[in-house]
Amino acid sequence: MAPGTRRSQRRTEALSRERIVEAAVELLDADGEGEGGLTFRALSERLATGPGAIYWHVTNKEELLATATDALVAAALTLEPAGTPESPHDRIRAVALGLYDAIDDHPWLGAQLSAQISRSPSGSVTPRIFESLGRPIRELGVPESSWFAATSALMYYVLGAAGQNAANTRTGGPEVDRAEFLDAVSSGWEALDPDEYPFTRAVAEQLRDHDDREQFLAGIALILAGVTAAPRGDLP
Amino acid sequence: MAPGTRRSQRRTEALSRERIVEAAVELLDADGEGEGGLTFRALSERLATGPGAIYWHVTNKEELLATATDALVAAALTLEPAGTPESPHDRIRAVALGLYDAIDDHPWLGAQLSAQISRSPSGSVTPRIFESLGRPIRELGVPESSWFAATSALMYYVLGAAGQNAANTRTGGPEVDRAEFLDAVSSGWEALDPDEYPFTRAVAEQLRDHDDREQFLAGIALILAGVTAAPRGDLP
DNA sequence: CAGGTTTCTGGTATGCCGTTCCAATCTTGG
DNA sequence: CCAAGATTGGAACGGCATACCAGAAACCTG
Repeated sequence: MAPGTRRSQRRTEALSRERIVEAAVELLDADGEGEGGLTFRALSERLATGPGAIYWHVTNKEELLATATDALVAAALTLEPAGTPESPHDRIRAVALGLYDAIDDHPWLGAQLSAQISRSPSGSVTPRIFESLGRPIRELGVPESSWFAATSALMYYVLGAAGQNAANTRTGGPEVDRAEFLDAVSSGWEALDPDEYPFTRAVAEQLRDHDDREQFLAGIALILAGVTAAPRGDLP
Repeated sequence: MAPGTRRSQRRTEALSRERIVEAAVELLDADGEGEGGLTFRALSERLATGPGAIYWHVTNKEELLATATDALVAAALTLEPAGTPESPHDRIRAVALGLYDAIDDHPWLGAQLSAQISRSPSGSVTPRIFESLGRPIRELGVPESSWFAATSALMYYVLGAAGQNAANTRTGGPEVDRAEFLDAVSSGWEALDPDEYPFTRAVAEQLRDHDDREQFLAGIALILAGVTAAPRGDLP
């Protein structure tokens, strides 16, 4: 034991905020039941410690979830280094897909994001997303008076769609269950009352065959078309 | 006691699924903390019974929430009797606003709706919303191949935006707190780093002055513009 | 209208949760 | 080397959803 070697950690590795958040994300990813999958007991066990030690680093569960959410969103959004020569459309698509994939990898993120954006819109998550979507919107030539409305609409769509599709994916295994799942839902729609649900029955087949990611991008394109097509303030 | 008089109720009023759901909605509305506001203990007390009696009528908390959600959504959507001579645009606006107001009155509805749509898309809630939004989309002359994509995009936006705005409203009292809340968030945005958040800072003022409902409808208009402007499948 | 069966009730018990508290242990600076 | 502070982890506490069950009420059937 050379001097200065062992001062680094008390156990296998010192407890830290980062390690706790990391373990929390793993737990949340593992169980698939969302926020309920994270318990301080399981966290204690995984980190080989007691709940008290965790509470020394983290105020409470809400803060832990907020920190985990922020970390993942930040990671998802900083994949575009802001100096790339992409078009505004491409930039928006990249940001949207970044969030989409993040929620897809961590299905609990969708609900957390929604909760957090409404609970504390001054926190770090909301401005981060808003800025990433809004900057290209501005470059698109949208008049300043519509900046807020256009960016908000985009953000709402991204969160809604990503959360929904990701939640679908989580149902089971990798690819196969997904087809079965869509098939089941589609069949359910086809079994609806023809008088009350003619439209839903009509699109049941499209539901069965659609590709989530493609559909997600189609929605983005739809909104962008609206944004650039109607630059005046109000509606016909 | 005339014969046949008392067979109707065992106590002041018989327990029933409807009465339980009604009380659950009241509890959820009252506490303002979402799903956590509903506990079987509080429900027992309010209904002057024990938890066991409630469990005889209702499988578990999840089912209770699902039933309450479905009831409110059904009520919100059946306000348009389907025989009115409105234009498709008006119909879509009416449906969207119906959901918006329902979520506004019952802020916990937003999260429940999202959760339920992804958990069981074959349930009654999803088809109801989908049908209400999709029928006017079809009448708009959208090509059949785009029905599913257009309706999905619309639904995602409505849910995202309504949930977010409603959650903002719930913060406090009727109207005054709302202005204070927006003011605080806006100030928070203005205090961001000018280098990292130029766009967000630029729209802080718009955030302060915007009207939720108007903004919500502007987003709908945006999407409808996109839907009718670009009836081909892909993007420029 | 008597007795058995089904429907419905409400209290009690269980096991997990977030959180608090605190004694014990490390680390550090003088 | 030793006090002071930082950090740990285990043992509570109160509250939650839910399971269980003894029995009351309603309803058949003769």
